[in-house]
Amino acid sequence: MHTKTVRIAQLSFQTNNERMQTRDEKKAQTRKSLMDAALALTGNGSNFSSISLREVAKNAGVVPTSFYRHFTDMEELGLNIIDDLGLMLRRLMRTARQSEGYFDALARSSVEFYANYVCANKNYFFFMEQVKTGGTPVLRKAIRKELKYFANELVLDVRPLKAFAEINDADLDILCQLIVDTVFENTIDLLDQLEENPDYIDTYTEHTLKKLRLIWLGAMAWRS
Amino acid sequence: MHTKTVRIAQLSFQTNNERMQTRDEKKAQTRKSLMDAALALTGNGSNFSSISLREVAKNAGVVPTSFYRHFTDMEELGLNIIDDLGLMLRRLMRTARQSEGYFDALARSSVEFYANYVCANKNYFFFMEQVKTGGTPVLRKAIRKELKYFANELVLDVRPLKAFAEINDADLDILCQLIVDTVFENTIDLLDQLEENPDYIDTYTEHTLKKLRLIWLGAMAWRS
DNA sequence: TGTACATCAGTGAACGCGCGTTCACTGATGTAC
DNA sequence: TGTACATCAGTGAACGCGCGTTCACTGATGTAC
Repeated sequence: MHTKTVRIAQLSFQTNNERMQTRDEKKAQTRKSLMDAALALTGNGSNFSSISLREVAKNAGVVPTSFYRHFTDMEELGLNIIDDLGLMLRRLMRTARQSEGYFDALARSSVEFYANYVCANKNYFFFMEQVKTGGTPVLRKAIRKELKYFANELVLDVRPLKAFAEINDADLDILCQLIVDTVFENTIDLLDQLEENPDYIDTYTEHTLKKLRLIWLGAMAWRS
Repeated sequence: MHTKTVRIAQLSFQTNNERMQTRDEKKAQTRKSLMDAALALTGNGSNFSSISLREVAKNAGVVPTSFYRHFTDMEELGLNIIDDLGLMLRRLMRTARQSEGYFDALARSSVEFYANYVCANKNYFFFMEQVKTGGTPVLRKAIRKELKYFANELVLDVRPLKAFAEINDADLDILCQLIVDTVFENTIDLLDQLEENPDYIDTYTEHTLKKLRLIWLGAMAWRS
């Protein structure tokens, strides 16, 4: 009865952004709350593999049994976070691709963009770093599949460049894997250091750029 | 009474390798059992941060309360494992240093040696990979300190080489960090893949060598 | 060497707690007529 | 449009279990004389 009143009120004031939701929308929202709660706990220093279903439910503002309406267990929730992460990374890459310029300008703008993106989505990247080597085998494999996808896209971008004419396909794969690994490798440092020293983002950017430049120079000298 | 009999028996047959132990030796042995139990659980697919003190004690063949005679909690046990790991890595490096030859021969023998060492000490490296990004902040920091030490030693080895004459000290630090990261980065892949495909050690070695060669070529072209 | 006492690694019972999971339920939302 | 029924996201009580930690203890090892 009370809810019905609210509904009518909100329909008449459509500017109100807490507008009526369908059952499906509400469900999707709870699901998101659960995933966000898990990410928040992970980003707050807990380890994903030792977070309890009950903690997640509590932080999502929902009773523990509700969890099962959305996921069979924490691993499935983790896999869904990884799916989201994959989408984010693809969007990230698409944006970076629109940049233009030679190596230095291109690399700098990409790394800066990445570093800012990491800072804006800390929890996701804490989760990723943690699960990449510390999750269950299933989760580890899922994360690495995403990174592999990332590396493969990079291959496509980089294959046509004259600088890499002397590198065969297999070696180019390895090169791109090295580049992706190098960028992701120190992300956990960035996240850790940032807590106490906000300027670390610049150090991270400069160090990463030097590493990429080094790899780039190596690639130009490479003969498969 | 029974124990005393055993003692006399063992003193008379000194070839028996279960010879009498002092209280301190016994304590040290239990301590090692606890650390080994934690490592075994970690290497067996569990996450260090979700292993319970009781599990560790059980696997060490000791009552849970005994744990406290050796460590205040699991984090302290973890720090002690990291200390051991540090010793191992230093010993590993000392051996690798005795090798001779130019880049290709030197790098190959070092990487092969490392890969074999990893296979022979799987549990330690599973632990390291897991804790490096997934442990508590204290444990993460401890692991990274060890890797930093490793990189610093590498700087000392590499500084005198003519190939690096054009690289300043700060850049050489970054270079060595990149090398160390690259070698450790894919160790978790090696460990994971090895379970089902024992030949993966060769793939790992070849890929890592190509990456190092790439970095090497880059370093030779580098001008600080 | 033998005795009497101190030390302390390991024991086992007990505690309160949060865990994952089950179950029958409620009541708002959705659907058919 | 209004009514009657179906669906199903979220509830709340209950369960048995393993957890970390406390405590008083045991008895072999170590030490002083």
